[in-house]
Amino acid sequence: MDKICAVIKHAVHRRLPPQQRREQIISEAKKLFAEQGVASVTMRSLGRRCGITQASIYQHFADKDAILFAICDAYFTLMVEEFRKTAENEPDPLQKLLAIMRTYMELGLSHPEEYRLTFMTSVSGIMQDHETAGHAAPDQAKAGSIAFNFLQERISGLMASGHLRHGNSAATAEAIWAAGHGLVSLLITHTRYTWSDIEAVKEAHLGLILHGLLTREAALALATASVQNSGKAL
Amino acid sequence: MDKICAVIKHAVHRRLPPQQRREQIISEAKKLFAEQGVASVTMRSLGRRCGITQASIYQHFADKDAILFAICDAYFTLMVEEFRKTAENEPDPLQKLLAIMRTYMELGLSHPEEYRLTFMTSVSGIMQDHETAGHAAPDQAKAGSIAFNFLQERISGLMASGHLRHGNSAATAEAIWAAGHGLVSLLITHTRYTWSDIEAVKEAHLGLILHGLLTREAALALATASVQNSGKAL
DNA sequence: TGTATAACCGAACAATGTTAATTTAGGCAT
DNA sequence: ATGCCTAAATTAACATTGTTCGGTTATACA
Repeated sequence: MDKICAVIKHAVHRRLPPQQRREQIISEAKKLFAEQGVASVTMRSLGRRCGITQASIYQHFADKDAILFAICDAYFTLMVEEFRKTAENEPDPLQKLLAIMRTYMELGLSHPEEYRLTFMTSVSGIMQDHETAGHAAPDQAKAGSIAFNFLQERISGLMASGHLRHGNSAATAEAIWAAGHGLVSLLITHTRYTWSDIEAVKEAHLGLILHGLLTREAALALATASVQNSGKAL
Repeated sequence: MDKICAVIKHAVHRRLPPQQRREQIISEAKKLFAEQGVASVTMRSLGRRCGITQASIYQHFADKDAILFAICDAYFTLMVEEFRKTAENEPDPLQKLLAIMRTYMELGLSHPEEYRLTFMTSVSGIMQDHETAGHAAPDQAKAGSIAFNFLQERISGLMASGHLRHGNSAATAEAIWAAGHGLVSLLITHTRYTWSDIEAVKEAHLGLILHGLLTREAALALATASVQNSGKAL
């Protein structure tokens, strides 16, 4: 009995090494955000969840924004990781682009709060060179740029091979990103809006992007191919 | 001298009829949002700007959200109005759709804070039936729906006339909206991100949407027409 | 000119992010 | 084991936020 109490007390007042506590805070913050939304998560509630006081958090993070930033960073690396996986599993370059777009959307829709944080609020400068003065590791420093370059490379490749209409590949990549982002952000924000049918909208959206990019020949080829395959045409 | 002081004092302590003060608060709030961003505008600063105390605001608005809501409402009606105007000025149905999309984007980019408020945050239920219990006038009640229906009507019309690929017109309208929204919201949020060239991205985006919608025949017709006209092809 | 309505103010409330001074857990040398 | 010393965590406060309540007083109207 004494032992148990000792253990419990020990567990409650346990001091953690900084890195471990840091990860715990981020992890709990993610969960709380998903449960209650970013706005209503306070330093106090976050501290309580971690078994420490709100003031203790400031030993691990400069301020609240630093926590948000760390979460964005984690989301970016997760996204790049998922991109890599889907790219590996899909040999056809055109289908690969579509698959990546799907991954982008699915990931965003399944991590709404993190997505909102990363792409819908301007948490310092995540998208560019991370001017955090050596605060973050250099390999994660341009996570946003890495993810975006990944997209742009596919596109310039597809342009070169004649699948896509010619044009400024950077601008096109940004336009595609914007299109995908649009649907995700709308679905996330206006949850209660009566969408006609989410799956239908998603497919309509992908179809819009795809046909917006293809050359006439590629579109024709794709149409005949998809009819032969499954009849499920985009 | 006495007179002047009296006038000034009178001006400072002037009481306004409710509706007038209400409009003043909304107007000043819009300006402050544009200057400092929504987050850092407090009830106190807003009150100061209007020449009254923060407490007085609560006689005109239930809470801060009510002010935000009113601004969203105003933005919606402005948007519908702009839609009407551009629709009038453009006879060709296809060009009309493009023009409307352009208006949507331009308006959003020139009213970033109001746009962010209206489409990027979930301020109660703006998009649906305004469950504000008779708090707003009935003709403004479904401003969001009105704007959206406006878009959907053009699209189903263009589908019927064979300009656009067939499909669920509601889902397509939502997809288009999402695509347009994507660019606006990204440009608004990531101001400091080094875009390749904003005008190029905008045109690439409109081109993406357009070609994503058109039937092959319509695309061909448009291509030849635009070459004959100005050479400025989308 | 007097009166009553309601627009406005002053002062306070609880909750938020943040900081400083203090306490104390827990690894390390002895 | 024992004692020390670093630093993780706490306690107590700060300023600022949105919001409320009871009293003041401008101002329209009789």
